Amino acid sequence: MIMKVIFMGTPEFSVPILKSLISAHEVLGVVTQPDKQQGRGKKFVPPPVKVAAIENNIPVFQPEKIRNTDFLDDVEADVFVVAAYGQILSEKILNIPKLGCINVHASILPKYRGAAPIQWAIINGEKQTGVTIMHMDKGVDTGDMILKKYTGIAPGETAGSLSTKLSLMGAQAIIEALGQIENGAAAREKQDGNLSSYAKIITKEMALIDFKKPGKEVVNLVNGLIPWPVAYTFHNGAVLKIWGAELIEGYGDGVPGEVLDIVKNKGFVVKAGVAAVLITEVQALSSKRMGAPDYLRGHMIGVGTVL
RNA sequence: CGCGGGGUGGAGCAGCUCGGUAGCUCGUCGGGCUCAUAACCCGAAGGUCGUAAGUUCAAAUCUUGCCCCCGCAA
Repeated sequence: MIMKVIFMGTPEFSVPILKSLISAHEVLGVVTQPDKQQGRGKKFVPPPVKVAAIENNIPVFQPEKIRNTDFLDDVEADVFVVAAYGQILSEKILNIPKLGCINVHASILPKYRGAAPIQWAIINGEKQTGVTIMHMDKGVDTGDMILKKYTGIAPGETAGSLSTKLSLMGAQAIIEALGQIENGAAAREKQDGNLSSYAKIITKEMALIDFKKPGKEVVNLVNGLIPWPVAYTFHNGAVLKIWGAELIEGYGDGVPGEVLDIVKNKGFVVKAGVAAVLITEVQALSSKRMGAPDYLRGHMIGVGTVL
């Protein structure tokens, strides 16, 4: 049977989930963050979810502070589905839909509650992650769980690629979960608070690479911060963003940050606290991202250079 | 009018402040060396210096408009 749903979401991650709901149920309206000024020129840009909603002729609501609004009070929705909306829902709102509010979260709860579960799973070197469909309650990502879908984190997986993957998984999972709720087969598993962890929001400050850390951690940081904010270091006093790095063994001693070798057509090797890191793709100031070999041609990094 | 950086042979850069022969690393092509090589040696081709106009005896370089790219900030 078709449910009436209100969807709340904002970034690209939310879009496949919205589309999935549109094709399987009746989406009465979409709630998303207000358009924000961004980019050069400070132009107002609509969030991806808004664009998708408009394409499908679905009404869009963009309250500045959803907790101060009452436009949802009389909505005839069976359920609210939330996926990376970006605002915390008040208890009042949580109680509006008959079947409650269901959240699509990009981690296997209770691990990685919070704003940046995808990035942190990679930064921490997790081997596996997934999505959790859950009932929402007052807490942040603390509600009872309905179902989980697991996936592995392959070496070289970035936050961007993993987000896409989890988003698609979430799009399927939410339909599955709604189906279970409808026929009364949905699980309702409490979260074990003792096993929980919190994935705090990502900032640019944490993007500065510390080469004294083990190479493995450096690589995880690089991958976890793609496509934003992107890990960086300094070369000749200028920021050098690192878009690609892999762990590489077999190199000897050196100062952390020192270039140990130039690998033809691959990049350059930088000494880390443990082992070393092969930098394969970079982006200099005012420049596009490019393969490390290209960067080397014009910037003359040599063995012994210290980043 | 948010701040700033940049567009130079196929790639990545220098040259611009103090106008006057187009430079570097790599790639490409030809030849050589080598058991061999993405190594090395010799040689060659390839550029309307983003675009339009202005100043000038002379503009990659100075001035202005336009196009495109990037970072910060959000």
